[in-house]
Amino acid sequence: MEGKELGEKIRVAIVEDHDIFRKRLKELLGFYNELELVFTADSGEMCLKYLNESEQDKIPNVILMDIELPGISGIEATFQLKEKYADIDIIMFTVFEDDERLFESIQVGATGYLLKDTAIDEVVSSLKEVREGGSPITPSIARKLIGMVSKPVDESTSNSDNDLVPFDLSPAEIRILEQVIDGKTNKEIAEEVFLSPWTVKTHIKNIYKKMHVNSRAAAVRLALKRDIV
Amino acid sequence: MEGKELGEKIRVAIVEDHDIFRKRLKELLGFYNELELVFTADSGEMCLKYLNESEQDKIPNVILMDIELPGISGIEATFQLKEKYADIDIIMFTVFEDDERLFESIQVGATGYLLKDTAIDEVVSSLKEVREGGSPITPSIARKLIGMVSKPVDESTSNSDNDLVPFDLSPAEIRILEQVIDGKTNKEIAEEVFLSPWTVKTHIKNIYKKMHVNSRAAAVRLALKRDIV
DNA sequence: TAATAAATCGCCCGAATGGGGTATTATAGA
DNA sequence: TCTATAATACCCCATTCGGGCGATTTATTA
Repeated sequence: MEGKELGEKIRVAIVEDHDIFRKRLKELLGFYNELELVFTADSGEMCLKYLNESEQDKIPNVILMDIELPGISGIEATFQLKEKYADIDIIMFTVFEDDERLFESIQVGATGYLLKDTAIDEVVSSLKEVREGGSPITPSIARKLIGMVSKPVDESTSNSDNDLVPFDLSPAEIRILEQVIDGKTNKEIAEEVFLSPWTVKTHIKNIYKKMHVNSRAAAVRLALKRDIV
Repeated sequence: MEGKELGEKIRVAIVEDHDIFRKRLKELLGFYNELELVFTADSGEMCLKYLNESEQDKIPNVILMDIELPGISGIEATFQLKEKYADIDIIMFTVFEDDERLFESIQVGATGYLLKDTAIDEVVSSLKEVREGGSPITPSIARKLIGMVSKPVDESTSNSDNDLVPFDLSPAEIRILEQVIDGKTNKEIAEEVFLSPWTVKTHIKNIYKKMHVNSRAAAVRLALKRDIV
C-alpha cells in the first residue's frame, strides 16, 4: 500500500515518559542495524512537535507509543498525529492490559499493541511486521481482541429468540437495545417494557459502555453488523 | 482459568491432511522437550475419534488444526470438539488469510490463528502462550481482526459505486446518511463534508421525510437493512 | 460471608436532536 | 420561460440524549 522501500532502514521513534525505560529501549534498539532511531520524546506534545520539525526523510515509519504519558495520552497523541501523518504506523507499547485502552487504541488507528515485557527481539520483529502490513499483538492482548469479535459460547437459552450475544449484554440490555434499534425514544421504551425512563436510560448507558459507542446511531449500526438482533 | 499445571509437558495434537507437512511438523515438534505429541490425525473425523478413545491424561491441551481438510473442515471439527472438550485450545494452522475463515474460526472457538509459514520456534512459543491464556496470532491476520473491531476508516470521498438508490435520496443526502450511520453528530458531519451544520440538518430532515423515519437510530436501521450503504 | 454483577430508580446539566419555518441560488425539465 | 428540485444556509423552540453523579435490592459466586 504505502511506499516502503525494502532495504531501507526502518525509521523508528519512541514516545515514552519513563526516563530509564526510554533510554534503555533506545540503547537496545541501537544494536539493530536495520533500524534508525529518528527521535525519542517523553510526551505526546513533544512527539508532535518533533514530527512537525522533521525533514521529510526523517519522519518515522513506526512509533512506539506509550499510553500513559504526562499531558495528552498516547491514545490522544496517536489520534492527532494520525490525522496528519496517516502512514506512520503506531505500536502501542504499554503495561496496560485493559479492554478500554486496547479498544480506544484501535479506534484511533494504532496498528500494533505490545506489552512492555515483550522481548526486545520481538519488538524488533514487530517493527518489521508492521511495515509489512501486519499487526503485531501480544498474545494476551490478542485474546481480548478476539473476545470483542467472537460470539461468546452459546448457551442456547431454552427460551425463544436470541442465543448469540456479542459484547455480553445482559438479557435486559438486549431487550432494550432491540427497542433502540426500532428507533424508539427512552420514554417509549419505558412504556413498552414497563420500566421507568430512568432505568431505561441507565441500561442504555451501560450498553454504550459495553459496545464502546456513544450514540444510538452507532449502537444500531454495530448491533446490526454483529447480528445481535 | 483451566487446570494447567506448570512444569508439565504441553500435550499437543496435529490435525493436518497433508502427509509431508504433517510428518515434518511432527518431527520438528519432537525436538522440544516441553511438548508431548499425543497424536496426529489427517482429518477432522479422525481427530474426534482419537479424542474419544484417549485416556484422560492423553487428551491434548492444544490442537494445531488445519482448516482445509477432507471431510469435515477444521472449522467444523473445532466446533464439534469444542462442545465436548471445551478446554482444549485450538490453534488454526493454515495457509488461508481470508476474513471469512478467520471470522468463522473465531466464532467456533479457536484461540489462535497461525499461518503455515510461521517459524517453528514461534509455533512452539504459541503453543505455550495459548496455555497461558494468550491468543497467538500471525500479525497479518491480526490486522484483519483489528479491522473487524475498528471503526470504518472514512473515505471522505464516498464516491462512485453507488448506483442502486433504494429511496430516491440525492447524492448529497446519501453522503450525509453514511456519516449518520457512522454515529457522527451533525457538527462532525458538517466538518467532514465542509458544509454548515444547518445544511446538514436540513438534509437530514429531508432524508427522514423520504425514508419515513424520525430519528437517527431508525434511519440507520433502515439504511442498513436496505443496503443503502 | 464478602464481593460482584444485574436490575431497578433517581437528579442535574449541557449538548444534540427533530420539527416547524424562511430564503437564495443553480440547474434541469416541461 | 416557468417550474420543480437540489443544494445551500439560517432561526426558534421544545424534547431528547448522553455523561456524571449516587442509591437500593437481589442473585450469584468466590
